Amino acid sequence: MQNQPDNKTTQSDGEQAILEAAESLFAQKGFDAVSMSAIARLANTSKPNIYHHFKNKNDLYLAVMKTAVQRSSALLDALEDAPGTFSQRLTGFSAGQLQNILDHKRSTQLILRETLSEDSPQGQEITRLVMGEVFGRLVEMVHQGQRDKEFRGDIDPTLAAFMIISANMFFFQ
Amino acid sequence: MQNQPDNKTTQSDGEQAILEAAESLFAQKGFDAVSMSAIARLANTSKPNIYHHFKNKNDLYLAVMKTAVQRSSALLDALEDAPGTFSQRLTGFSAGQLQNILDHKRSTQLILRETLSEDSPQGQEITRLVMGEVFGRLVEMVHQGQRDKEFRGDIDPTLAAFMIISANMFFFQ
DNA sequence: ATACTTACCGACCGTTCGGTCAGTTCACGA
DNA sequence: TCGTGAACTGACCGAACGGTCGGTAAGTAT
Repeated sequence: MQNQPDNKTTQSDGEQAILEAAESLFAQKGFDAVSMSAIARLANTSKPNIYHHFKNKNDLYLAVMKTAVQRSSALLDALEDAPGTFSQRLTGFSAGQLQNILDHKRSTQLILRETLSEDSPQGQEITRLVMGEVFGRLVEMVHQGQRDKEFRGDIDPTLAAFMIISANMFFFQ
Repeated sequence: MQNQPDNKTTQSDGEQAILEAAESLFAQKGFDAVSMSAIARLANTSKPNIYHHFKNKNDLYLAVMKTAVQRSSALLDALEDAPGTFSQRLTGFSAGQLQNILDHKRSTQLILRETLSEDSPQGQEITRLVMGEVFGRLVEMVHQGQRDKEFRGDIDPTLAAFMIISANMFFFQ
């Protein structure tokens, strides 16, 4: 077992296949609805081999989330660097980025799904860990916006962040 | 067994407790992550008693979804009856409705979660069945909007409907 | 009293789950 | 040529799952 070498520069074909199969299934059905056997089947390998590359189901899920988040972190950069008021930045965060989101529908699905889970056996933990850099920044910005009173009411920041991502997928015209 | 009397006018205390427990858990964790034992525990009853009131887990989930959809179907009515262009109606579908959504956060969570599941053992089936009247109308409207060329591009209608609900939760200010 | 119904439960079933073990294959450096 | 470690596997395990069984307690109408 040479699990998570901290920098996953080397990635065997088998490991990549496992990650892709897992991402597809997790995005479609969610964490609990996907069995390790199903992932193994789709990745054309065996269940124990998954445990050779990842130490458990949570670890695999975390790895999948990591790539998904990395893939769409550029979207957040654009949000942060744009000029204008908070609302303007949020509203303007759309046109060019929409295609990006649509191109990586599976990743977005994964992230939205995770955002909905305010509980789950490992949910909070994973959300904090893997989304810390990217998603955390969004939540922080929403909080900031609330403090600036550009927002009114006491809307749940997590829910708000979730809505922002969604809203951006909508306002592209 | 006097299951689903087609009109559930009579609803015992126990059955109501089961429904509430199930709604809460399903909204938080999703279908597959919630066990019948957990629902029974939260509802202060036994697992076999759940099966006395509902014929299986899917049936219970469907019942929960039904109430959730009914509860927020008024939102869709407002969308449909409002004046103005399609885009205007969508954008205007917000202020007064937002509070409603926030008041029934669990229901909304359930619906969004279901929208994300394009697959699932029973997903499509349930989505079509229980959301037929309400969600279907939204999808229909989006399709209509696309045909009217108020929208451009070939965005997935289901995804679009999902985004519309979310976007409306955001644009309330 | 009796008979029937509804609400409810402890104990259990078959199946599937996440995870482990003992081992095989294979590439490659010494 | 041999050794070593990574990639991989079939067979298996305890636990938990959805669901069922036989039965009890209470109301109610006859």
